[in-house]
Amino acid sequence: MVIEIADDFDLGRIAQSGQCFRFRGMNDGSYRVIQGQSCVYIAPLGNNRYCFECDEAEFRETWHDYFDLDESYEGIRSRIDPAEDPFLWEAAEQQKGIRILRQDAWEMLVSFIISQNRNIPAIQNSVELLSQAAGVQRVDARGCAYRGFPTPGAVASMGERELMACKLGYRWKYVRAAATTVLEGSVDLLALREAGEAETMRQLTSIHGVGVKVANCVSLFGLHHIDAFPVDIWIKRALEAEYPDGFPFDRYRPYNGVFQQYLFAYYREAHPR
DNA sequence: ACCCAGGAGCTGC
DNA sequence: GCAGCTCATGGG
Repeated sequence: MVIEIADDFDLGRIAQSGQCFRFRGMNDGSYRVIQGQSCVYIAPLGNNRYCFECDEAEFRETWHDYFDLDESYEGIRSRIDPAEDPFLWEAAEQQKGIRILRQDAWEMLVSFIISQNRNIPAIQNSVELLSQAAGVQRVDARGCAYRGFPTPGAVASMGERELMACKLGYRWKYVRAAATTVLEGSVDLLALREAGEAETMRQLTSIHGVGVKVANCVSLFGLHHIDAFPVDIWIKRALEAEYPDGFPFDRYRPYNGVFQQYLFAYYREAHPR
């Protein structure tokens, strides 16, 4: 079905933003997006129009929410004063089109445990290998097979050898610990959507292999706590270089997470490695 | 052969 | 409490 999206929406920028690991650009200019057990192809048509290859019910129930289409990112960007914060203004101006996706919390927990001390292509590879190894096979709208993201039960039942085959390295223990913790119910990810930030951090960091940074990523991308501000190596560098007196978190509450994404993408693009 | 990556746990002080 | 070390492995 064809949808018009008047607000910021750039599939290429979202795909490279480092918040999702199962976007794939197709030869025909469309994107295949897999999230949880769902898959959709999206083709930009120009003039803010997009073809979502699914019916209206699936768009309404899954993808509208996933892309956070009720939020105005243009409105959020307008909170930046170019005179007061020229660096953030430039970052947002160049990276506009990024949105904070409403992704599955369990998938984010595993994806960001896998992310530690690795670059984005390597993370994408491991997430795909894990899905191929333990996800349920399904068929997409184009008749192609894909794998949904594996459930906590499926991951918990994987052995060391199977997990290592997904190129998780030493993180394989962390991934299994997370699966066990969620399966036992010691941490209720759904309940955390309504929890405060302190309680969310306390519970997430209680999982073996989850520190402050990964917990913030789960909070931002999996629980849609959009004030969460993950500090990885790139954000650390950007803040040290551009905000010697500290980033003005109070000024940007409750949208710090959105601005973090602009900074991350902008700084990484400006300092390629 | 390097050096780095959307880090975290462990150890020793 | 905090600096320093270690952990696997792909990408550049």
